[in-house]
Amino acid sequence: MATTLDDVAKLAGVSRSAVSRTFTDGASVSLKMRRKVEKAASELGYSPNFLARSLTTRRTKLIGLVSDNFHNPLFLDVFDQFTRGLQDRGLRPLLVNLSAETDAESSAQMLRQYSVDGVIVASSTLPPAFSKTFRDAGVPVVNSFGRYSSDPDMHIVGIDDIECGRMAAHELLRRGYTNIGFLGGPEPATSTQDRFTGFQNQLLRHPQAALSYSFADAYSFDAGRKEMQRLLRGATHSEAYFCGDDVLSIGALSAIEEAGLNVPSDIGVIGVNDMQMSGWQNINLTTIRQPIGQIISVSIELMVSMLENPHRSPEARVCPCTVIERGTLRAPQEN
Amino acid sequence: MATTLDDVAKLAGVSRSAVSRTFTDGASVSLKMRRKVEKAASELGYSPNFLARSLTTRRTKLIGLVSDNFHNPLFLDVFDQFTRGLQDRGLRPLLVNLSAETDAESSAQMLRQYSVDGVIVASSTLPPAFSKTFRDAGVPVVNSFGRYSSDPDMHIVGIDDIECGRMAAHELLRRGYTNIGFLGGPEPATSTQDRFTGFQNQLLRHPQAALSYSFADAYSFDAGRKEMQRLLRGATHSEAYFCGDDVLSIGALSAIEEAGLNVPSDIGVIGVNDMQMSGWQNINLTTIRQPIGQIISVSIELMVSMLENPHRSPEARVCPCTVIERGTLRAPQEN
DNA sequence: GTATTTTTTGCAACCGGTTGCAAAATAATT
DNA sequence: AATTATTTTGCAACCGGTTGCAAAAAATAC
Repeated sequence: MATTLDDVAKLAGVSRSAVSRTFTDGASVSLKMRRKVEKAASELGYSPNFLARSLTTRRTKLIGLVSDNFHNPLFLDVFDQFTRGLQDRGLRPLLVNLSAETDAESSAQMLRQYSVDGVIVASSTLPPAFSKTFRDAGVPVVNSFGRYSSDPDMHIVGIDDIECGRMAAHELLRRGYTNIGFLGGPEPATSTQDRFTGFQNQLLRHPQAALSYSFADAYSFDAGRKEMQRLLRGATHSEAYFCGDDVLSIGALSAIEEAGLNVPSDIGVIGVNDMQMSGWQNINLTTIRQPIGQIISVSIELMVSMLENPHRSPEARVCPCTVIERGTLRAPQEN
Repeated sequence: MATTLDDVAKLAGVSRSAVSRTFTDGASVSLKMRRKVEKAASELGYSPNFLARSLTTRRTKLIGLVSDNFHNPLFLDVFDQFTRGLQDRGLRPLLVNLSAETDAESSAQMLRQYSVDGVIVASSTLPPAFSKTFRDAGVPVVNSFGRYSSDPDMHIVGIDDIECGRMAAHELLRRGYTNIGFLGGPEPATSTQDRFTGFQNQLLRHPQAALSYSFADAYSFDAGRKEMQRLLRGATHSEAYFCGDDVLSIGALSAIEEAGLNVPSDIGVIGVNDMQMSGWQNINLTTIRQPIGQIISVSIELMVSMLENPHRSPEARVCPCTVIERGTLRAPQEN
């Protein structure tokens, strides 16, 4: 069906190598030859078959883009930016959805069968063992949104969750809250734990502050709402909550509103992520921005550099968070 | 690096064909042979290279998944379901983000260079010319979320936008609204036009109803908000609006709230799509559900059938919408 | 136990490209 | 103009598989 290199060679009356060379940058072809080949090629509408090419070059330009996070609105942005960034560099994302049912091991094997040049794991919840499968198979891997480590065994790009917890605590203290709650994401997630650690540490320096904590069982609206409803039913609730992420926060806000309480005068809320809709005026959530644009561009940069030098030693890059002040915390106390 | 068929053949002391056959279903191999090969293979951790295989089988199991809609929260679900559905059938989505900057023509060529078995175009806004490129190249294509046609020139799966407009009008009339507004999506989009047509037709049957209309310039929160703000600044606004989609509706709701008006007592709103967050209790949007689960499973089904029979003649499948009653329209008038 | 049919196996060509190497063609030097 | 250096070109082998065909082996029939 499709026209091949042979067809072009025949039509142009030159060797197969000649046409191959005109389509390979950096190959030695005279101008005259190139002209001849290009004419024949365009006449036949030829363009080289990447997969056949990959067989000898050992480069497919395919990058596995693996995630298990297809429910958090933040990730639509993540996919948008990853796909654009990869495309801009001539790389092609092979998307893998690692939902609960799909077996991680077999997905990993699949990616190897497709000879991907590298794998980007975009998830804060996937076990490190998954990423290691690739590293062990000699496939470059970078774990975006992963947990920082001072001695990483693969590339990791993300935020410092401990610092993030500290920032949240600092922000709440600065505004004079003393009775403070931590409404975390799923308890086993390392991000939850680290944020809690940082949050707690910071509060401990201010003995006047009282901390209570609990965890939602997913990063979802419903989980945040349910947990906040539970808290509000209790005898006393805190003055302000640091929530595991924005979507959790929005769920919590909905419960608070429904209970007839006002934000921020009755209860304050601060989230993490700063996804698009957190800035919508009817949500207007104060939050800690995770710089996803930066995380993604650094991830891609690392990936590209590994493609050139596969044995580059692993790095952990942390990207700085910033507080985005909107309307769900009261103004700092004058004192 | 990776072990090849030759390595296995050598270790097992058999021919290359033998090991190829044990990894091809339906090939003729004796049990004894299969055992021998499998032993050697697992010893070496061998699994066949899909891309090399595709060279002779002419099947890559790669499916181009093209979209230009990386900003509508609805599409996170769309990607989730497409990737899962394709994976379940052993197909691999090669994701293409057709943002404004990227050239459609070159993306199409790229997909052909990767020898995708088929292309799914998930967009209501991409020009038909794009999809036709593939059809003309003999690549199976299905256009999901595309415009219905009684004589389609490629597979199309979507909703009947005219009917959708009618449903919205019917729903508003049923609730006794007489002064009615259409706050459409981008005017040039066919979906906008069709919905408007249906909406208008239905209203024309009820002479007591007055229709005014305008268009937002994108399917986005900001566009919906801005347009509603403009409408509210005007001398008179309608009693109820049919908005282009849910995210537009939410923007409109935010403007209404901010103007100190109440929904649904002062103004009613009905959207289209029924994305996850439309059901969140703090949004609680009455809307017309687009059955994306069904659209996607039908799309995949059609794709799979085309892979078996590439010359299957094009079909347009329409999936039924349903009204989801929540809190942004007043109750039907008793009369 | 031999003849016949059926199944299993290996050979070799092929899928659509790339690339090292040597020969041919050009260009530069004297 | 002859010699040398450089660039361009084609040949042929290779990348990692599959598959038609004929020979070999096993199963079945007589």
